[in-house]
Formats: sequence, structure tokens, C-alpha cells
Amino acid sequence: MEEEIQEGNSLQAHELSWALREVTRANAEITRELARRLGLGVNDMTAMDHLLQGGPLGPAELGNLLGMRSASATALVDRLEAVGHVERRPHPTDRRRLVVEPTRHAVEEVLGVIRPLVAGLDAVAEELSPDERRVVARYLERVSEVMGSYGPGD
Amino acid sequence: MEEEIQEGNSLQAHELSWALREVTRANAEITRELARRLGLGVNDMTAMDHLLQGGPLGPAELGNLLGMRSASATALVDRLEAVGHVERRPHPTDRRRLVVEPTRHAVEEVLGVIRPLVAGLDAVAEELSPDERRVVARYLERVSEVMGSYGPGD
DNA sequence: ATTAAATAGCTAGACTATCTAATTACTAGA
DNA sequence: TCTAGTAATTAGATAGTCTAGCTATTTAAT
Repeated sequence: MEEEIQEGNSLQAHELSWALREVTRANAEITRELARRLGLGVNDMTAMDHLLQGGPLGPAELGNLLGMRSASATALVDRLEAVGHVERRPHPTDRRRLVVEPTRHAVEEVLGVIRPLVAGLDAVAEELSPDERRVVARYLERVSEVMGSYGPGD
Repeated sequence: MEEEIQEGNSLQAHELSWALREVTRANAEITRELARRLGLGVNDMTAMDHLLQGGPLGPAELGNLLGMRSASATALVDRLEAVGHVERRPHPTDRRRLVVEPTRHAVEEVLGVIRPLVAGLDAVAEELSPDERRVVARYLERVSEVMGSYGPGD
């Protein structure tokens, strides 16, 4: 896009918000692209991402992270299991529960696809000085807070 | 991921990337929430967003922004038109084309829902000094570039 | 102990949104 | 004018989600 930040003039707040909006838009695009490369739907890919990132999750718990009902989560885990990306294991203490575990092969495949992106983003962060990183991190945290405050409510 | 051991007190690059990841995750959530409040699907809401933001768009052009085929875009515009959120108008010069225009009522409704969020994000930007805003903006632009470089390709 | 309520996951059937392929109408270049 | 290309649509198929209801298990209250 052609909107360049003006040198000399002060940068208006809404221009910064616009840059943020561009990031979220680019993120939506890349999410579709990564899913396509993995041969998964967007939600299925995002679910794998959550499984790699976070601790052990049950099907419904996983679905909640994606804003879906437990029935849909069952179907989601079915699909992931069918392609060998996850396995259902019994929960160690609660016999009602399951834990959904990514398979070794799936971990490698997913990481292989997202690694270049992660590396690219880390490289951008490396370009900043430690002080600058602190400024940006604080901004990003505040943005997360504000977004979170509009979470599923009334 | 557990707490990273920091060298000195400097903020590591991947911690910053993690903060970015939190933002994109929060954005995915709030996108669902905003769509829910408007009684629209996520793509339909995002389409409205694009129509408010950008210049005049045809159905397929709009669909491309969302990564969908022209047939799906036709259906999308059908849905938006059915609830009175957009109108199909003839393109001024090319009689094959249409322009999809949001209705006055829809503009108000959508803006009413997203305005608080936009205001909240602008307020976060206001908390920063002009210099800090420049630093953050540059980071966000670089992030958009990196994400864009993984765009739909091979 | 027994019973009642809540929780986790699953099944069934319907609905929504997307896709591919083919169709119509129009534009533009040789 | 003929031909190739483009914009939008239609038709049919498929995938993913939803609601509603089910079983099994756990937790809490008699």
C-alpha cells in the first residue's frame, strides 16, 4: 500500500491503528495460505496451531478456542485424526475426558510450514533495539487487552 | 511456551513475536464477536468492512479480498443484499460489471458496532509519544510485508 | 448407598457457505 | 467481423457447523 509514514510530521494515532489493521488483514490472508499448504481447513489448521502451542486440550476445550460447539469439535478432531495429525488419548484421571495429542509427524509438518513465517517475524523484531522492542511489546499487549475487552459477552 | 530466560533484562525478539501472535489471536476472536453482533457470518462481516473501507468493488473483486471464487462472491452479495446491507449498481462504463454499494443504514449499523473498538485502539495509540508511534508503525509495516511475502503462491 | 445434577464426548439430521463447471452477456484485439 | 478474454451468474456437489438429544462418568446432596 502506498500509505507511507510521513517523516517530520507527527504520526497520528489513527494512522497507527490503520497499520495495525493492515497487519490483521495480512494475517487473515496468511492463515488461509498456511492452511492451504497443509491441506487443511482454516479452523483445522488453527486447531493444530493451538495444540502445538498450548498444553493438553480436550476436544470441546479445543473447539472453544475456535468459538465452536462441542459437536463441531468432535467432527474437527475426527478429521484431524483421519489424516493422522492427532490421536485421542484417555485423560489420566478423569475417565470422561480425552486429551487430543498431535502426532510426531504432524508436529514436524506443521512446524515446517510455519517456521519460515515465524523466523521472518522474529527477524523483524531483531531489527529493533531492546528499547524499541519494549515499546512495541507494550503497545501489542495493550491492543490485546482492548480487543479482549470486546470478547464474547452480552 | 514457558518463561524465557532473558539475557540481561533485554526483551528477546521472539517474545515480541509472541505478543504479536496474541494480537492476531485476539483479533480472530473479536472478528467472530463483531460478526455475531451484526448477525452476519465472519466473511460477510469482513466484506462489509472492506466495502466501508475501500473504494467501489465488484462482487468478484470483493470475493478475491476474502480468498473466494466469483461464484461464492455472488452468493455473498446475494446474502448481503437480502438483508438490505448492500445494493448492486451498474458499473458506470463497463456494462458487464457491477459495483456493490453498502446502504446508508448498513453503514451506520456496522460503524456503530466497530466504532468502540476503533476508538479503543486509537486510544492505545494515543498513549504513545510521536516517536514511539513511529517505531511501532515501522514494526507493523515490516510485519505486514513479511506476512505478505508468504502470500498465495506456489 | 442412592439419587440428582453437571460435565465430556458423541451421533443424527438439517442448514450454510464454499467449491467446480458450465452459461450468459459484454469488451477488446486481430 | 471473428475470436479470445472477462464479469457475473447458475447448478450441483461437498465440507463444516449448528441444534437437539444420547451415553457414560463425575460430583454433590441427601
